[in-house]
Amino acid sequence: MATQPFAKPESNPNFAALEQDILTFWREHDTFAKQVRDGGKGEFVFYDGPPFATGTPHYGHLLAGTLKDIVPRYWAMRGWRVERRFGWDCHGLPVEMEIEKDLDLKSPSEVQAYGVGRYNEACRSIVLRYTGLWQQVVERMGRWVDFERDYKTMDLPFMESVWWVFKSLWDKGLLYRGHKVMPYSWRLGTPLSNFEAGMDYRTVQDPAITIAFKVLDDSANSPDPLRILAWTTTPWTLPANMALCVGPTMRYVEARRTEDGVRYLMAEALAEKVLGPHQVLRAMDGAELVGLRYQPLFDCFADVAAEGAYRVVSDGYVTVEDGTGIVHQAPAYGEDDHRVCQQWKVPLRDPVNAEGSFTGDVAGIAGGQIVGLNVKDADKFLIRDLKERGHLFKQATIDHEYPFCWRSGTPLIYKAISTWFVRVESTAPGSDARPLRERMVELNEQTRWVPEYVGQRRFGNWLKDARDWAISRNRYWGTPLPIWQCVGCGHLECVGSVGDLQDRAGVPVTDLHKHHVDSLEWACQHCGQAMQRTPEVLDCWFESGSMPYAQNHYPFENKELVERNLPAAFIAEGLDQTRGWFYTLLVLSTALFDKPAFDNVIVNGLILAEDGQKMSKRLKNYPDPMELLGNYGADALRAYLVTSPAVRAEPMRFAEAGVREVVRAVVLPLWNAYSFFATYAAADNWTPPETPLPLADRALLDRWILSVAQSLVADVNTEMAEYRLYNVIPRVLGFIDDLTNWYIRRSRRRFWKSGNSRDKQAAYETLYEVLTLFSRLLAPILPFMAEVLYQRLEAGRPGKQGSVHLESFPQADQAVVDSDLEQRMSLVRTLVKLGRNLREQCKLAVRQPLRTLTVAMQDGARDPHYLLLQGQLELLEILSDELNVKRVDLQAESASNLVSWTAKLNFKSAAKRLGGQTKAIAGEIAAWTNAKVAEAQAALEQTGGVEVAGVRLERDDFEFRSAPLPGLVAATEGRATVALDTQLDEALRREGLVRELVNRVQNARKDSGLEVEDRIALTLITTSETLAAAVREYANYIMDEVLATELQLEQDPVEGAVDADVGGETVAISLHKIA
RNA sequence: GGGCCUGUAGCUCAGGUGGUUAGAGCGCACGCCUGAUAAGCGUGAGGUCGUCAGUUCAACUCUGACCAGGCCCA
Repeated sequence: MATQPFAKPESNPNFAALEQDILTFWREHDTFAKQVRDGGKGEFVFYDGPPFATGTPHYGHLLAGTLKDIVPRYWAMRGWRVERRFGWDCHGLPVEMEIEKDLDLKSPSEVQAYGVGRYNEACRSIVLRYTGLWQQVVERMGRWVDFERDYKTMDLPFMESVWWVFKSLWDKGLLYRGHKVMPYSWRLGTPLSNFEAGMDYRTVQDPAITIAFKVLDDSANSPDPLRILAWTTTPWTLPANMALCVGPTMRYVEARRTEDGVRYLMAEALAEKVLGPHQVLRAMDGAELVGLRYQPLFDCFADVAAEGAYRVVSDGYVTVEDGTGIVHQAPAYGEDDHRVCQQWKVPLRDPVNAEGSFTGDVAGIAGGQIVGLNVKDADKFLIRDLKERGHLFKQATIDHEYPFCWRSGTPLIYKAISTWFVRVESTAPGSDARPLRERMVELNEQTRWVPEYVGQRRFGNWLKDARDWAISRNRYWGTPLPIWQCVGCGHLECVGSVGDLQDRAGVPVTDLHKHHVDSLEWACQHCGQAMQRTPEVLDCWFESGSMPYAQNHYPFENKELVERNLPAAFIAEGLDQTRGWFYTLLVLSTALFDKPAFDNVIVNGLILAEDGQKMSKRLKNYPDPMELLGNYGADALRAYLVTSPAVRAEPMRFAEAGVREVVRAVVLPLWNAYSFFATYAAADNWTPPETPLPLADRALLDRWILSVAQSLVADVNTEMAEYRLYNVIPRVLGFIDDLTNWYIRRSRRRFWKSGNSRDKQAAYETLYEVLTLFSRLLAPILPFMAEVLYQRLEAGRPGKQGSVHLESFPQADQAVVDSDLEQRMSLVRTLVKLGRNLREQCKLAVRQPLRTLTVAMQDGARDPHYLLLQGQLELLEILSDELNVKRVDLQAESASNLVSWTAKLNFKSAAKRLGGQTKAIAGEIAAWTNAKVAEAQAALEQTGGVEVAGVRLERDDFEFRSAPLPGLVAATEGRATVALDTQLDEALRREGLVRELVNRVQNARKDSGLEVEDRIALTLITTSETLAAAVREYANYIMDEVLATELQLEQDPVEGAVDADVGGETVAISLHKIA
């Protein structure tokens, strides 16, 4: 086993196909299950937020799915047990809307006629329509998640737990029934969601009338009562008027209007516009008007005056944008009205029935004409009536945007609907507990949000003024509210489990959906009449918020497990869940257990199409996910997504080119690195030894890449543990560059060498160790590539697991980290870059050897960089080899005569002291000549200070910069200057020619299809005496380089020889393989 | 209307506590190299740091207003 050689890698890898093989491998070996089973350190709890399965997955899901995969994979490799169960959100409006389209049902009455049972079963049948497709895409992404032990919000155990959650809130007094003003379609006879209400806005003309309310006070019976002016575009809401609202800090006036001599009360800012010429009698703040009573416009609800109606209240929402600055309040028909009236304890009356027509309550108005009339049709009768009775101050019309029912095309109205709430902002009457939201704010502080601002600002602000949570919906396909009410005395009972319901109803219960439980009744314990179920179902957000308990059928099963695992260690969802799942999880966990629901959360932003628009199936402005996966592979897509701004909750534009770029920058170089290793390892029959060479026996380059690798391990662990996944790929990119463009490139010759030297062994071992380490490091993010590497490099060898995902995540070995070496190497690479630039500038090919490279380091021998290279022979050797120079001359810059100096004021250190003089002094210093700079440096050296414009400056107040003197082939970067000696002699020229020649022979080898390790017989044919002399001089070198066992030099043409140009001389190359 | 986020090169984005030469990748142009070959490397051009005002010796950075885009809520 240990000696099993490496296979030669294929030359044309198809990454998507490799990934498919890995998927098969994982499936056959049950690798995911093994990873979960192996977690011995304890539970790392992950909750999966359930998606609606109506529709196919898009890139937003894939991004969240990638995050939900990477983090659990990481902690699993760190030894934790990470269960990952997929969840499906089955109930709710999207499903109902789809089924209503299928069945052509347009209203609740049509649903009733069709039959709630058939309707709900139809919903049940389509919920799982797309789950197969979802599973396919999720698995293709490489996401490990359990679809077999998934949870569905429509399953009986799940729904029973939801009932338990509901009952627990009930028992804690956190539930109450109230009203919520909602968009309402009278045509459909149903409230709509805000989402639906936004679907059809039209510009329409509506009446806009100003009404005068007579104030009830001492002068009420006088012939000249004060009149309060209010403005409305919905006259039909006036019979339900219960109050008038002013802005507490706004200015109001009582004014006598010139035109009719009547006294009016209204906002000061609008008086001119509304009243025309007038005389102000007095002015006051809105707050002073609060409590002022007025005579109702109609007497249909005269009784409510005793309950607090018909008076002035105040609220900050009032503006002077239009109207009179005094707002008519109909709490049954306006959300603000409802809120304000509730606050001021003003009662609510609603004389409009489910069809949108007036009830008998208004029989006394306009001679009974409007009873049974649609509210919009009643407007004109009401206006006429008000006019006749002297209440109409002004009649006009307004063109504005108004919502319409997207299904029936009739105008929507806003109407108070009976609704169940969870108390969030306050506590139950008589309770001494603290309001839920105060506690939620505290608990949220225990959560790590990535990015941080989402939790602190966005979510934190939302929590601070969270409102009571409306949890009932007047729909059919959902978990029914477990509340039964007596038709006689109104007594309410809350049911908390299936058994509970069976006991009361006396029949077996196997399904909790509406059509199964609505018919169940029992006798009221107080009056004996029938207890009937309240018709609403629960908001599906209530169900997803219950998921931590319901997915395990808590508390009916798994009681201990669920309680032990609260809160979750990690969740990840989109920014749009701030008010969604993040919130509902926290509300319920706070209410039930006084704990946060999750410790760490990554929030991702919205994914847009490349054109910045929303992704749209209709516009086809984005590539199909499955097709993209087939072209580039899941690893590339994962890495692209996880590096994008979307991982910091910012919007991201999805570009296919970005995925391609990841293939180019990450996947291919990694493959090439592996391929390089495996090619030579296969040729050499190299296998990893049982005992690795000690570090001290490895080359400097080996120790360097191993150090860099360990530094990377430390970095990656830090970032992963802090949930900053977006920082990982950029570091990996840096490492790939180090590995391929420096370590491997510099090491190539070590692998070519024939024989089995210790150095070659060190190279093999080092590259092997780096690749295997790297595959573990990448495993959570690029699970496929990591597995490919592992299977080819490690699987089946002693002490190895069956999969990279069953190995431990690497922890940095600080003993291998040599940061001095890393710094030195980085400096050498900078110098190499400078040297190359110089060669390019003077058109000297790298193959042409040069005599000397001079390296000058700033500040001479005191410079830490200078010290870094001093005496580092192996590093200087690399430098001379890279730049093809015979000698590297390391100097202190001050002694080098290569550069001139300029000085600059160090603003950071000096400016605070200098204040206003800063600019003048900086200008003077900048103008210093080279000589003057040297003088100042000398002074600093000797006395520690120098005088400039009468101010003493110290060493830290200066920055000295050097630049190469003109006329030299030299360049400077940072604190280093390099200069090339470009003088050539014949010997150097000959050597350059030989280098060119070797290159041509190598090309010829490759062109004739030889393998890397093939030996050749080489014949060179040239008439050039210069070239012939060079070949004779360097014969051994040439043979060594091109693996030639024979070398002949001819003058006469040979058949099959290939012509080549070498430094202007012509040569023909003939070679053949030696068997 | 409110809360939050974003605005820096043609594109996608970096730029602790303010410090005087604003960076990277891609794209583009030019060049190099090629036994890592669906490659690789280098150089160059390209920026009124959204606008305006303020604080300061000094603002991409801090403050305010405004403009534009986004998410959520109303």
